Amino acid sequence: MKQHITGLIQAALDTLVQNGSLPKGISPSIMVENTRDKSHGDLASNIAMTLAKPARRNPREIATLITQALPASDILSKTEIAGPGFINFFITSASATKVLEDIFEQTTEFGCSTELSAEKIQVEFVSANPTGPLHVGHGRGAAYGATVADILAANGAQVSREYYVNDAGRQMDILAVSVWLRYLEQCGASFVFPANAYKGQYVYDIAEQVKAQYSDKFSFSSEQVFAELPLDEPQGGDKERYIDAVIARCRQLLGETAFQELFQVGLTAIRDDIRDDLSGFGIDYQEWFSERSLTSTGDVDKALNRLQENGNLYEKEGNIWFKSTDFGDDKDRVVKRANGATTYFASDIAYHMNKFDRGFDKVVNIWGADHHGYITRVKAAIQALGYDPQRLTVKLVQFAILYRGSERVQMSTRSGSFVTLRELRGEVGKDACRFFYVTRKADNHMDFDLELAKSQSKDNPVYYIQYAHARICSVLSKLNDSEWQLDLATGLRVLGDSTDDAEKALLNQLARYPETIKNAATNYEPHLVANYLKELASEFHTYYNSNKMLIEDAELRNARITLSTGVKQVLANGLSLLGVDAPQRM
RNA sequence: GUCUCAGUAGCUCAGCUGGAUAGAGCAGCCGCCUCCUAAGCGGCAGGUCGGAGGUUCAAUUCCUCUCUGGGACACCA
Repeated sequence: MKQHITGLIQAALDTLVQNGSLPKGISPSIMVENTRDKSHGDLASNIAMTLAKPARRNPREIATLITQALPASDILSKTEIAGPGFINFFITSASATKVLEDIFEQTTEFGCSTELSAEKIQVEFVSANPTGPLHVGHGRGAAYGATVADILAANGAQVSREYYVNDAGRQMDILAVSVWLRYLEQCGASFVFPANAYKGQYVYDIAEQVKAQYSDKFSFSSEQVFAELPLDEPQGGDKERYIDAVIARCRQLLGETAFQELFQVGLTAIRDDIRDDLSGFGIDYQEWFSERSLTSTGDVDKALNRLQENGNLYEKEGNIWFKSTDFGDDKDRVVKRANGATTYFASDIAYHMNKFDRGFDKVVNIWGADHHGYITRVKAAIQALGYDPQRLTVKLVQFAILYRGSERVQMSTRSGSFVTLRELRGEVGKDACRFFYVTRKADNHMDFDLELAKSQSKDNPVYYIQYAHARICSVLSKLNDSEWQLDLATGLRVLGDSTDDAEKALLNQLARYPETIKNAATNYEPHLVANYLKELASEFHTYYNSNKMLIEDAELRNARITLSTGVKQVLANGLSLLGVDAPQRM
């Protein structure tokens, strides 16, 4: 529709330039937008005002010239010049129903585009350390990332969803040791649990599993385990130093092979739990990428070598540094420490090299806002490796702060005092969670009020939208039980002659769905879809309340139900993109 | 210190990517179920879009400065 009118305006401009009414060489970008106020028609263009200056003429004069030069079109009922020089376009009712034909023809595909069909895009999200179950803070990144991925796919992109498993590093060692100590307790040992170890219930569960699977294989006496260790924090020592000493002791007693075995049990248990959890949240990945694999495949070395060859590395005080300041970073970054260990950042560099080498045109990272400072250095590394940093898009997600009523819920993974995503789903339900998380822009702060999300009231927008869908289903089911049948052709014809404001508003809103999906994709803003659905539901509820559907008058009946059927389809399509169910009844 | 997000109705937030008279929900008040789901609808009331400049025919929207508040980061994974 917009494109059609843009084309008409372009044709008019060409004519006017040819006959000398407008100067040559003007090449304005033609903007056609939806009007906010329907007395201004359906669509409007500001073209005359943008031309006023280069053409050195009064905008209303230009508007008049353009409307006169506009080629004939059977979708326009009239045009008007209004305000400072807007050209308002009024669409004929008959062509407004075209959107319904599209909906019925494309059904679940309606709103999808092929805009991005040439692109292979990877979306990496959540990627929480596998040291414990996901908590509500991860939920937002999960919902956001999944929805972004689905919206990109809806626009034709070939999307791969990926979870980067941080299975290397000290945090994982701490997990392994935490499991080991709980296991020792089950073997009968008694001791004070380290301040810095993981204390959650899940650690007991994994320990039990280890005990069942390996019996006494990893068992040692408390004396062997705790002999000559530094003091833990509660005893006046340092908790970091203490836990490191416990890790070292664990490795020493078990030997590296057994330690890895134990480590793997913990990692696998938690990774599988996370996978299962996300799947229950409606999110499935194509790839679970192991950080450790980067070392074993040699990608880390390969990446560092490449930087070395490109002259981006140097040595200082025994450490190897990446000269990221050459690419706009505040300071250079260590990639390899004096003891030979590569840093987390080195893995990140290798990981991104690996991503591009896998052939993705675009890579989208959904990160927690605390990773904010990494963007510059990662982009720097990408550029140094010889890739275009523009191909990486990083979207930051602010943490959601959880409230129970007015009380803030404190969370810490280490202390085990957190609300897990699984608990949240159990309490609030998948649909409300998924919707709630994406109603606000990702980089905005969000308070997640449990009570509100749980409440089955109109405070809760997800029910409002689902209810609109359920209402339509209910009408259709009643229709199905009646002697009447839906006649779409009649419905479309009658709607084409309609002058009803609510009907026109609904048709207009339906027509806006495809561009909403497109905007949501290009800006990575799923909240646009959520807002759109709220508006559509609102307009439908208004319509429903003032127009009875199942009536004797066949013309009106078919018109109303035809329109409602279209609304139902679009509600279902939109909700599906957000990972929310569209229930038949509520 | 650096970065980042926000400031719009009493509260929570939209504002369609610069347009015409700034919108919802909640809270308050008044109405609507002999009728397909009242988890709904209509109405009333409520505003110096934090402030000051700038760009523009046009600024809540873009730029600069400033005030207030939230958050993150500072050779660590």
